[in-house]
Amino acid sequence: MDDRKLQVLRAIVTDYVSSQEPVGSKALVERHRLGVSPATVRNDMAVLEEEGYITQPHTSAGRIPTDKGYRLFVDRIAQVKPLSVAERRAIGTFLSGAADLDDIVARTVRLLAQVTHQVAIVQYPIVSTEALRHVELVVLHPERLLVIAVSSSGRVDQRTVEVPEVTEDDVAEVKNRINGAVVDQPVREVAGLLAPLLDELPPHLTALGTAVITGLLQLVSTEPDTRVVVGGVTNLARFGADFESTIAPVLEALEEQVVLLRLLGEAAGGGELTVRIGQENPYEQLQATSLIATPYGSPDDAWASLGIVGPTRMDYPSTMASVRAVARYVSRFLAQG
Amino acid sequence: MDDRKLQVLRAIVTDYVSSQEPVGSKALVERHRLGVSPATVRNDMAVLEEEGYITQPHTSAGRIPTDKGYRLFVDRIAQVKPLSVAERRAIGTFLSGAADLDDIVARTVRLLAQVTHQVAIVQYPIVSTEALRHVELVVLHPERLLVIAVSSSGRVDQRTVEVPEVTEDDVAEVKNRINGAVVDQPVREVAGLLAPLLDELPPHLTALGTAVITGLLQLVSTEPDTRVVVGGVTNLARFGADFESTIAPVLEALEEQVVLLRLLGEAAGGGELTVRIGQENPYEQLQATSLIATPYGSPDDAWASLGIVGPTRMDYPSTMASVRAVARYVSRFLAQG
DNA sequence: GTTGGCACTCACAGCATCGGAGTGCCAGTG
DNA sequence: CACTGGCACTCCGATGCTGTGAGTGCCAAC
Repeated sequence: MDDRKLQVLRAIVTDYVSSQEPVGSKALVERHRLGVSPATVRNDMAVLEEEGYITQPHTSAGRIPTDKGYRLFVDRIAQVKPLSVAERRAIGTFLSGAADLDDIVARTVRLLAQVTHQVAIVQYPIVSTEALRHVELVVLHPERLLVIAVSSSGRVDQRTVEVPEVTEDDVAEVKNRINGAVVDQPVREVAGLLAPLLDELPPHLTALGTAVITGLLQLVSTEPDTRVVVGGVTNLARFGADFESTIAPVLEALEEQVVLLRLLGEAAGGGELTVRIGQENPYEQLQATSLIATPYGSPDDAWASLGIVGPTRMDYPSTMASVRAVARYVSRFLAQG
Repeated sequence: MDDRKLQVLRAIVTDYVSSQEPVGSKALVERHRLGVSPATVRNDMAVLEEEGYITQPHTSAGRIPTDKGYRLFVDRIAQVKPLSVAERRAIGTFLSGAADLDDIVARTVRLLAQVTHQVAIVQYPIVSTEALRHVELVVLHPERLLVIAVSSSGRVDQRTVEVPEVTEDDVAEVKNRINGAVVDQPVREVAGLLAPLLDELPPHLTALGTAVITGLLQLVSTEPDTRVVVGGVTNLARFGADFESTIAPVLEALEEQVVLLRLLGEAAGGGELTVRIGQENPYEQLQATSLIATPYGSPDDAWASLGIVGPTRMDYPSTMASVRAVARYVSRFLAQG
């Protein structure tokens, strides 16, 4: 690929992103000091179009980048744009003072949306090295028990289970047996440790024990945190296009936790900042959008993914820089606390 | 107010709501068997317009209702439209199988959005008769403690506190003292019960006890549940109008938990189903929308508000019926336990 | 390979036209 | 006195036409 053609493509992308209008050869030469005449640029454009990187909305209009064009732009051309001082400061102060995990996640979403001016998506961190710190049983009604699992990261999960009528003593004993077996054991091994426990229970406790342990298993075996938080939906306004066909499906997708999770998971699975442009996206509803996602945290501690969704025509260099910066900052913050 | 004029207003509202287009005298007579001629209707319309109930977008166009017109319609004319069988069935089965409170709320939002085809807002129930069932302390790090409060409704609140380095025994003792004092006491009285406890602590426990009790107090004194859940944002598509000026501000408002809470609170404060039409709404961003809100649950148990936000031009009778039906159903479900 | 020139295309804005839905008013009627 | 039919009037919105200009593709020349 000719070096100048890359320059041309880059110029087209940046101009189109900032103006939202097809860009022609003349305007391009004027704004970018390419050192060649419009006619030459036209020839390059013809080639770029033939190869599928750009297209014209209609004959005798300027060119706009295709998804493939953006892809090449992102892969080969975009130099990282450093963040502005204001952005750095915003990121640097946004999390200080965050109390618990909920708070951190909530703040991160706001921060990300604010810095990128896009829709922000943040997944709750998964703590892989988590150990079970304590199991508590609380009697709510005579026949209903609350099972609470506290993990070393401070996370608390709860769940009610129906049980046969029981005495406080029975409950206390079951609780002690369970705690004795699993306290300070890694969460992922808890299942294996609980199974043998069932067999050791004295007869009068089997019913209760089975119910509690089943509940506890569900508590620890459900994928740790399959929650995502979305923010900055207002930024969809930047789409500009008509609501019905463009924005409605996106809103729909944003309400589907499952979709978002898979999206983040697939995109950030590689362990690196990833960009999914337009039709590269596996979900129909999001094929007019691009996704920038990245993992954050550290794999041997707390980690998950975060990212943004925006129109294909977005400022990739600076948005990518912002997403990366936020991810790094949150990672550092998590490591400290 | 003339009886026939009310009929005319009612006809205008219903026709406009279903067609989204200004309605003229002729079409009105044809569709509604008023038993009078278009000319007569025109006279009535002129009066209605003078009194501010309807208006014309431009000379020589049909009439559309004003906010004041909708108000009168809602207050005096709308007969409750019974729900369809399908709707009844949807409502009747939607909650069965809900596990915990989170689940109930999440399902209710979806149900409400689906039945009304509007944006649904549900506030978490506030349990006023709640008693503190159990307090648990879990050591996370040597200098960090997790305080967990379990209430009789099954709600679990947690919070970390920083403490001087402590022994397991100290923690256990503090825990026992606290539990001894507050277990099964109404949440609202816990603050009073904890204060004297502080003075009775032996010297070596004061530092720890103070930290824990302070944390616990914050846990139980923060307004019980100031959370709201929003769903069905896709239904904003029904607005039809241009995005920038109409929908963007609404989306913004929907992201502000505080705004939503006040909105629901103010509207449903009267204890009845309440309708806020267009400019009756205290929030600028929502003045192109109407709000239908109602309390649910029962005041001496768990209660809160829920409602929907939609375009001013909505089908008030059936939407009101749906909101009321969902509220009643959720109330019943909560009462059962 | 690059350039200037030139004919060609086509969206878009502006303008005029026209039909029709809807109104307000008025005189007539039971 | 309330209602009605008739009529002139208004004005939005659809339709069609035109001119303009940005932009292209191609070609011959450097």
